[in-house]
Amino acid sequence: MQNVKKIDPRPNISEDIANTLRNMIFDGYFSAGERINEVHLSTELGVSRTPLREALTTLAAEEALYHSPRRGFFVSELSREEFEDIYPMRAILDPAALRLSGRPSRESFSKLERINEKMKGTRDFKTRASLDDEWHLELIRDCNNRVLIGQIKLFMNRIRRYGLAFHQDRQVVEMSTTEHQEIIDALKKDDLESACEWLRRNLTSDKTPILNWLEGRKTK
Amino acid sequence: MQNVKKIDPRPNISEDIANTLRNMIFDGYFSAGERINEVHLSTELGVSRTPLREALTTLAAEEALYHSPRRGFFVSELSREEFEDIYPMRAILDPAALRLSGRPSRESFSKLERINEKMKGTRDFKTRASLDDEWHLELIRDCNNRVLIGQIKLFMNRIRRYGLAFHQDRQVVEMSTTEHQEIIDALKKDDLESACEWLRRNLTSDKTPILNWLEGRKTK
DNA sequence: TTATATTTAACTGTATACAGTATTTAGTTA
DNA sequence: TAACTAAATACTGTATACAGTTAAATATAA
Repeated sequence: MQNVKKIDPRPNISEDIANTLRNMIFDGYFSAGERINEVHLSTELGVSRTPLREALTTLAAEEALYHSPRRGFFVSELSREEFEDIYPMRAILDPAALRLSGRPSRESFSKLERINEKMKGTRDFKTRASLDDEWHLELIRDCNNRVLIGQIKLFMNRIRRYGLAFHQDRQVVEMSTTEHQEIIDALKKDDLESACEWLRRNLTSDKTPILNWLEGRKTK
Repeated sequence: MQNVKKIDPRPNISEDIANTLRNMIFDGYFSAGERINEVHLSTELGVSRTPLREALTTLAAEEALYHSPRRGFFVSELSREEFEDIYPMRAILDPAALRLSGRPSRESFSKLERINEKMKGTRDFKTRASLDDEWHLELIRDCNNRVLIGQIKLFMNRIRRYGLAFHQDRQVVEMSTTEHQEIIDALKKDDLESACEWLRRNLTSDKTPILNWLEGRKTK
């Protein structure tokens, strides 16, 4: 038998703080473009600058922050340019994952319908958005490519910031629960390709309103 | 006019070191699974541990390294599992980028053929591999989605480690210059879809030999 | 000798100090 | 007042110190 080292799951401060910061950013705790003061933030979080900086470095690698030498870390701006780049990514990645997953299991089907029902009855944007994420991850549960799933999760986060900022200004728009149902129906008929097509459509439907909002937001 | 801050392009040690390390890893300077000794490496590179650790954190976010709390940083192993996950990514991403690019310009066409010719005459694996990367980036030059291009570059690097390790053991295998030509020909006929199909095929053709090699390498 | 316990050394994780660089504030001139 | 300059302050980048943990070496028992 191979001598597999037991790995210690205890995280360390750097990684803890990275998770904390990630949530703070995606939940809109910082405003876009904001400069991060390392001294203030470190005392606020009760840690020294070293692990904080390592966390900031991690977040910069994920492009949630950017780094300007000798000026520090900044929260990434929400821009039309970035949005137009990251938004189509899921329409590329998710259908590929669905193709690898194939038809969901019986349990997955009922779970998908349960989540979709819950979405219909939810008005709060944040919970609605996480239900949407949950639904999409359930849809591709059988995809065994962990890297692909990881990428999808990454772009879920990056795109959420836009949805959040948008829905703070505007009213909640009807999120595509009917499209979800179309995907489920197609899969039940074993029609993977039209399921992929509906999925692609579902992942592009939000684009226009947010794009318009980004355009009309030159007031800043 | 908006007050656009001139950005200072001078990098800092952390970022310098990150680039250095990235090249060291992708070029096979470290062996897979190797543990990184921060003290030794920092003196070797002539910097203190702090910027080195920030660089290591960056590389860990890119999954070139992994981090085990209180044990340190390790060079990621080459595993069949990871290979099977990352290898298909380019077959997903590249055709999507080609669809966004559309038909290449006249200059691109000649550049593509020039690079491909050069590839045919090159026996050294490393230069051949970078010519291949160059060719593929030229193919999708008109894709205006920078994020998508960035992802492709990321996976180029991650996959290269496998190709390199493989070609150190085995003989150089004929790289798919004929497939490249098929792609060019299809595009000249304005047949984007079959170009995408050839591209997908090109990006899956190397898989089997490397996979076999990974399988048969249980000697370790 | 092999296996287990104990001590020692090495290494990582975090805090802190310090130097050099931006940024802000106050002061000066038109 | 507005524009410009100079001094003061704040902040980042890097080095270093130290504590706690892991890994290695040595000693002890089977």
